[in-house]
Amino acid sequence: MQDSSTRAQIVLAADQLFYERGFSKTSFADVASAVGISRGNFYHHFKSKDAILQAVIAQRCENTRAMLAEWEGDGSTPQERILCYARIVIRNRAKIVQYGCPVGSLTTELAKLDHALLDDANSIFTLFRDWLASQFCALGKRSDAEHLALHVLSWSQGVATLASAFKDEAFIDREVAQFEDWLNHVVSDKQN
Amino acid sequence: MQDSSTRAQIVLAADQLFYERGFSKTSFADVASAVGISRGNFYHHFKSKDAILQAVIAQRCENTRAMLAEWEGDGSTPQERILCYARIVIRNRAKIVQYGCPVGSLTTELAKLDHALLDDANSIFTLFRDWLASQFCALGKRSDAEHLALHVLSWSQGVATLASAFKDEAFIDREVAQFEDWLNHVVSDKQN
DNA sequence: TCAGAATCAGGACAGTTGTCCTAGTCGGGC
DNA sequence: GCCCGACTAGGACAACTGTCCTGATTCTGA
Repeated sequence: MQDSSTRAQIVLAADQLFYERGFSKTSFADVASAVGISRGNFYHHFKSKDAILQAVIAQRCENTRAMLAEWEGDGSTPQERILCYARIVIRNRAKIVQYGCPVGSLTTELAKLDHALLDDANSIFTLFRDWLASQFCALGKRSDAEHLALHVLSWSQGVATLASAFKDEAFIDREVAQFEDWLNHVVSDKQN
Repeated sequence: MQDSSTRAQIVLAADQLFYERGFSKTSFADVASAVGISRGNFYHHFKSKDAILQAVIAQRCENTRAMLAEWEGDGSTPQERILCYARIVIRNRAKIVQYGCPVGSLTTELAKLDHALLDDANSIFTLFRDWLASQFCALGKRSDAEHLALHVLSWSQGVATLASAFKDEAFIDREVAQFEDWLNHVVSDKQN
């Protein structure tokens, strides 16, 4: 990995700008000036704007995988591990209120334009979904583990969208507290 | 309302395109060719792109108000009226899977850019929120009617985001069914 | 009938976009 | 010392952006 300097810097800056301004509103000039290199020089590292997006998504996948692996050790029970997911919404409160969810807002933007990389962007969702489903499986909810996982994902997306629209951090806290109750209820539900 | 022909056509076409492609990805040329008039001719009707957005938002507010008024007569109980809200998600399934929620995706886009019209766009959310809150009030949930209303809004945004990302209409149906259960539970909960 | 307003087409404008090219610098292996 | 590849700056490019202007056409009311 000898491209640690410039290439990695480009991906890092693009990642941040794609999140804060959206993909289509971020120009090469923006990324270039953020990194401190000339605009035309990009094409030595990436052959197109889509190539940068692809690299950004790949890195986000990598980070997500690492985070999930870390959570695997953090909580002693599946329930606690699921709560790790709910709590990133709190940890990233400030940014979410400003820019929404990085995963959700990107997929929404790409979905609107039938972008070829929508599936790539979705793979981050899929990582979370599968991890959550495996936790629900471990809780004995084998038959609807995937439905529960999607429900949790959906919950977080709603919270991010509303919190960002109304600039309301307290709403996030309330919803996370409610989520913990819901999870307790699901866990103690002996049916299935 | 003498601008029924051209001006209304512009607003209608812009409304649709803003939804399907996003605000910043929709150009004057796109709207112009959709309406069938020349690009430069726009400035006789709207003095800027933001002015069109403002008109689009105003019309969406108007439509929302009319829809809420209609629902007021549709259901005989507050619970049934709240279900009207949940069911537009089903009715608009196909479009939601393609383009997400028209309200949520617009506010997300505007929030990312600190756009001056974010508050205007939010007012559509506010219309729904206040209407839902009044229904929860009528159900005797006076003290947390607004929290419940925001929760319902949040729920719908999550469903739209996930359904659009995964192109999954069945997910919408499942979530709406679960929503009905949740609402039943809330209504029969005698506390408060 | 005719003046004035409303509406329109077409193009000019300055700026920005993604893309591509050329020329130059630098460092490490021969 | 020399050369080749990695890297970079700077700018050219065509296309497109939102904005604005000039004329021409159409409609309206007196």
